[in-house]
Amino acid sequence: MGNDEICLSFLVRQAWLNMRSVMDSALATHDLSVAQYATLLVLDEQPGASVADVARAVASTRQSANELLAGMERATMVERHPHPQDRRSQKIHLTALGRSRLEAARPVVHARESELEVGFDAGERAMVREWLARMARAGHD
Amino acid sequence: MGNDEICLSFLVRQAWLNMRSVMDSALATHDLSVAQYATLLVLDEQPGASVADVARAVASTRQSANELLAGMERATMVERHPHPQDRRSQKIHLTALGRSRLEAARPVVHARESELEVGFDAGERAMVREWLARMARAGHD
DNA sequence: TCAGAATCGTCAGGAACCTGTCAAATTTTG
DNA sequence: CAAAATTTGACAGGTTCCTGACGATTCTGA
Repeated sequence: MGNDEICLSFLVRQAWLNMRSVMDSALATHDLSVAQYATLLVLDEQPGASVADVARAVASTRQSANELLAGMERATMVERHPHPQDRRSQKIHLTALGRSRLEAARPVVHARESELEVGFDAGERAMVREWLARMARAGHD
Repeated sequence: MGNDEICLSFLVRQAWLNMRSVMDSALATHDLSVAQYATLLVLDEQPGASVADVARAVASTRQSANELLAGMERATMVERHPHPQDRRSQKIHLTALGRSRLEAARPVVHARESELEVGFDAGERAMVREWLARMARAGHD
């Protein structure tokens, strides 16, 4: 599959794979995986989220999210507390360490992402995001 | 991660995941996986490609490609021949069955993809593809 | 109010991907 | 031309994701 569009979806996939690779490189010096970074972002935005909340937010499964969170808990990036109203569930929070690691990595990731878009103006960028948002949710009856 | 852009890369990921899901549904009635469909496309475009060629084209590894091709060979969608000039390598071709399955599935996938983009004009679509192509290759020094 | 449906975190097992490695073959380099 | 470097398909082992299932809990609607 060269540059000719054989299938739009695979063009998006290749964009994602490359962006993931770029991000992986950016996060390497911070000793964070892409999945860990995503999880830190989610917990920053949704403090006290449950495992299931995290899984949904990162478009994954509860099982995968749980395993990832277990590792991050061991690394003291996150902490879990019993949920005060729901005995099946937990509230998960960033630790101070988790937060500082996120704040260290975030500008680096953003800078790398910005570099990728050099040459596209604000209108084009906005339009692309609109398109991506559509792609992210369309097609389900 | 809601609709607010916390991280561009994850927006692209979600677009891909959803498009993959849509494609999966479209291919279900054809009893083809997304990876198989991608491989059929590659072999249609590059008849006689090697395992390594296929792997590169679908942005995967030789090992994964080889396993996938093995399954497709067993299902008589593809056939492998020794390479006439390179004794390490094979030339892989679509069988008539593989071709007919691809031709049956292709319009359905394209139709579904087109539906996703309803409301975006030709200029916007071209611009998005330019952006995606950039994202697919930028960032490597 | 209560029964059935849905959801929770977790366990178990498996699929689909990966990296490392190998011997042989081919290509590149000086 | 020979040595070094790279590439090939395949084996081995591992990682990361998945689905199915469970008992407990919560939600829903009649």
